[in-house]
Amino acid sequence: MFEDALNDAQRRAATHGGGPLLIVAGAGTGKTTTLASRVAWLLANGVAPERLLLLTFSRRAAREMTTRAERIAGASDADVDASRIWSGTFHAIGNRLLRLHGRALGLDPSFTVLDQADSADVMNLLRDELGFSGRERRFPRKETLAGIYSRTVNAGEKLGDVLKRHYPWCLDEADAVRAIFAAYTERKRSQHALDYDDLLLFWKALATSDTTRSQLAEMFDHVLVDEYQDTNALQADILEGLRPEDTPRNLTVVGDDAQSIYGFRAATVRNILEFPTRFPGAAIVRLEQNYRSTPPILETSNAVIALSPQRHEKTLWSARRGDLTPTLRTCLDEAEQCAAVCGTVLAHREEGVPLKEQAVLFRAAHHSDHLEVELARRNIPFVKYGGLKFMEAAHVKDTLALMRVLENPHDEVAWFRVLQLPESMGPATSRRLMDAIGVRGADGASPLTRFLDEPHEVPKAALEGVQDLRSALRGCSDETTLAPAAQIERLRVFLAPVFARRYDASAARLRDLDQLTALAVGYGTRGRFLSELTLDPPSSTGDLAGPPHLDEDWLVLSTIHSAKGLEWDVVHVIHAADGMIPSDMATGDDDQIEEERRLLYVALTRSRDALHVYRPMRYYRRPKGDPHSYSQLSRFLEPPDVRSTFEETGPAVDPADPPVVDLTGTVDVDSYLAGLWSE
DNA sequence: CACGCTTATATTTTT
DNA sequence: TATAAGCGTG
Repeated sequence: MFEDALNDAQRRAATHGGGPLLIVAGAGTGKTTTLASRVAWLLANGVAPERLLLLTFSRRAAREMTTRAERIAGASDADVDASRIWSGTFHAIGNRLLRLHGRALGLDPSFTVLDQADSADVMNLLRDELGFSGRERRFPRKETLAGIYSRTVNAGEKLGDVLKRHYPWCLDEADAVRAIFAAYTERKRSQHALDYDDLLLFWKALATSDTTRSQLAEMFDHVLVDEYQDTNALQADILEGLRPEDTPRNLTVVGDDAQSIYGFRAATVRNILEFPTRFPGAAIVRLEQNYRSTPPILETSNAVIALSPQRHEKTLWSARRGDLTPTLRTCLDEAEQCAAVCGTVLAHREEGVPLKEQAVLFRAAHHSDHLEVELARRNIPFVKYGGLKFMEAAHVKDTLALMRVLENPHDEVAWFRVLQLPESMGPATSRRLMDAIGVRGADGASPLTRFLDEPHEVPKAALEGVQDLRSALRGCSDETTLAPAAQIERLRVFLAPVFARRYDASAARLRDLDQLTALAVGYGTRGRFLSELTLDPPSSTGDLAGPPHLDEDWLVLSTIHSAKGLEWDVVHVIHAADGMIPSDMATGDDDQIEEERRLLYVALTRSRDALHVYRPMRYYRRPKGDPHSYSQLSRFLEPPDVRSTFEETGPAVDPADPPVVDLTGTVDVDSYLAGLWSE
């Protein structure tokens, strides 16, 4: 039986009968195994897969969990189909449920899902309309507006407080921001669009409204939630609403308060702390044996988290063998850090650790910029997770906007973009045309039909281009059964000349359409493709490269956030300097700083056998004007109790040496960079 | 009114 | 490095 492979605590968790269950699982304590075993155990005990709801933090985690559950269950029972489990992120599941049952709340089932960039675009439209653009004072950029909005809604805080705490430089515009937000909500509704937060808000409405709640509660026998420390109050409400009060709440949550790193998204550890009160009768299981890391690595990680003033009532211990002391390497500057990482990576590979079992972790996506250049120069293959800009590229947005207009003819942002594709069509003409076809009108005729079938005034110069746009859209709207990938192929004919006219490197951009087509393969409907793409965009350069060859090996680069839940034999943490970890942007108050500490803890605990931490002493191009500045070691590593767990190495060169060598080094990097842009 | 050119200016993490 | 705002031209 598969239970035999588990330790006592894990087995208790996996075979817990009914009722609420809280699993407090420290880093590396076999959380995934336990949860997957629980799923397998439930299936083996007769729970139908389609009556299981498994909420994970990312699509990747969902996939891994179901695969493992299937493998575990398959070993004891040949006849399970884990793919029928409802699994995915809160947002993805919300999306699915709302397409099925949203009508009860007055939602059009073909609603558009707005990602953060889309909602920024809506803000932008409103800012223009309400006349806040181009005044003497500088107005917050659209991304900032979207950021403020998301933070306010997620945290359920007053706008004024959010501004004061996180956006003090926008305080002067508080009234304008308020006006834009009010209009934003209204506009989303008339556009049949939901943003990320709406997916949760409407799901909660579905789970709590009198007319729909019982129907929803009927759907699932067991609900399991991974990474519970990173859920917010809204998500906790949803879980509570998912089960009627009078039946046992078969709810399992797994989390670790020491790894909570999504406070900026209003995640709250209170969800874990208050779980037993909110769900009375909850059983609690603690997993404290670490199977991942060697004792020295655990010693360092424990030392870092031990200094957190918040209580984390667990002491992880490891029975693993291995005695490599973590290294802390002080580098002269970033260039030397790059060299050191490359050297250490290759040294480990020489010893038999493939690149794929190694990862470089950092606080912010751009922290790996220099390293990426150096890796490319040395022909070391790598894949980067987090901070991918594929979906942000103008030409990708153009293509998706075309599909969005077809899918939801009330999508104002998409129309605004689409109508400006033909030559001589600018913002003013587009807006007039949108009014003419009634994009914002709630009445019968579809704006798409009106655009395709009715003649409309456009400037002479634009006539031909608009006609081309019409036929392109018609080509995809006539045949309702045309697969999304095939639709992109057709739109490509229209887009090729558009790209050639508007963008440079249009050949490369057209090639991106192939990537997009590849992503679309396998999706039956356009609507499904569009919403899944916004909810689960390609998160790594590898996602786009297609199926890699089996013999290929690559190093993983990842933000610490994206590394959550993953593990590698060798982990390299770079930029361990104050101002990087903790980020300069997150030192406002103690809560933020503590979250940064946990972030470092998460990074350190990703490692199985070897851990290397790097810190450049000197940063060039730091604040404006100053040629360079000196860094301090991260305040989380500075205390003697932490520092003593490392083996320290100094810079290879005496820092007192004149930096002539380094200056030529940066010149080389920059010219190399320049060579990358010019085709 | 569209478009191409110039210049100022950015604060991090993700669904 | 990308993008937004400003300005001149057609």
